[in-house]
Amino acid sequence: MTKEPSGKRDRLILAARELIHSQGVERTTLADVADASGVPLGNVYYYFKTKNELVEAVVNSRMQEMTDLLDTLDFLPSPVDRLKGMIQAAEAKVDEIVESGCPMGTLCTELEKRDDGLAEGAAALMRRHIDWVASQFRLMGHEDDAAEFAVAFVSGYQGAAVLTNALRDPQILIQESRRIQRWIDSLATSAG
Amino acid sequence: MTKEPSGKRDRLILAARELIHSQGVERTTLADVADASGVPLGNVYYYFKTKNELVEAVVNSRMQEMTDLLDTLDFLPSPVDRLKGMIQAAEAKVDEIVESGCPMGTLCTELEKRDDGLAEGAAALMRRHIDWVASQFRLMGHEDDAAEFAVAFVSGYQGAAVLTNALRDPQILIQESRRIQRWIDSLATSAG
DNA sequence: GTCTATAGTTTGATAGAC
DNA sequence: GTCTATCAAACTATAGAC
Repeated sequence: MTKEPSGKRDRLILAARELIHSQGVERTTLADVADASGVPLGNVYYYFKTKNELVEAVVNSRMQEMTDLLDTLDFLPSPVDRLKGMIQAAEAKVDEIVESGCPMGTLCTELEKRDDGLAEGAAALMRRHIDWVASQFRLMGHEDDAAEFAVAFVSGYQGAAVLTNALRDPQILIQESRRIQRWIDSLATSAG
Repeated sequence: MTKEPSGKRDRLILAARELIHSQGVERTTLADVADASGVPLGNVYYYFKTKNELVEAVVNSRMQEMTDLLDTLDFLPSPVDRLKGMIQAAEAKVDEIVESGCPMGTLCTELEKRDDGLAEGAAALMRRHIDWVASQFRLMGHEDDAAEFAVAFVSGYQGAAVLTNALRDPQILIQESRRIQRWIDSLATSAG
């Protein structure tokens, strides 16, 4: 039993993920995380030396989540299916987005307003997303426009998430999701 | 001299606007605002009973800024010019957006993660923006699609702002700005 | 490894002199 | 109306028993 027999570290990260998404990094206290995960406050510091280290672990956890999603989508037969699957995955989480926005987008936005280096990890998350989308457009034959299309795709989703959250209206995400899917379809027929 | 002979209230709001945009509401302390505006900390409470009241004043100030922008754009000759002018106004503030994102968007995102009623004022700001854009699309003859187009327009800008800030890349905003302007042009030729 | 108690800061807010 | 001094609460982080 020299290393993590009880999974407390994972529980702390899981609780921090959710609390940070719903309340933001700044308003989430270590006492909140300790309570939510059933770990005494003092014990948190055995797993994470500082609050920032816990936040960093949450960013890494979001990166893992992204990796898992991309791995799943990669099983779909065509790039069109995969891009649509990406949007549909977001659409499946409307309620969460209405309540607290995109976990990745709001995390980036919040961390960018801080001095410490935490924003870079969050930016890497966004870059990873965009790069994967670009690779799908390349597979569709849009070699030259792949990078630009990828930014438009992710940007479209992020903007929809901001508005969906700000106006607390799930229809916004659904509407934009369909708009983006129609666009993907139109790019499929007019391949490069 | 019974009411505001020195403009301190305005200076406090102005300093708070900038600090909240660059650092976020949570990390901006009243001491920060007091310092930046040259007002002693204790005196801040003469003008604003609580920190939230100051934040509310900042939201109102952003609403006024939006009103001023819309009033200016309303002088342009056509709805196409006005919509393009709106995007170009954003493009003119790229540096600010690279550094800290859209003042309105990030404010909405941050306030939505709080319990107090401050998010509603920020949402009203976003709604005002969308409504004005929708009215322009209506003037272009797109009666039926105005609401949907307006959401796509504002969503496109907000998403671009999120990515521009997260990746610290001004080209993203510029590229998306042009994409949106081309779209406006295409809607002008195919009017309803 | 786990947990309680508490130290040390920061910060929102107030008291009260001028 | 203005400003200094300070309180009280919240929170990160540590000390040290078990």
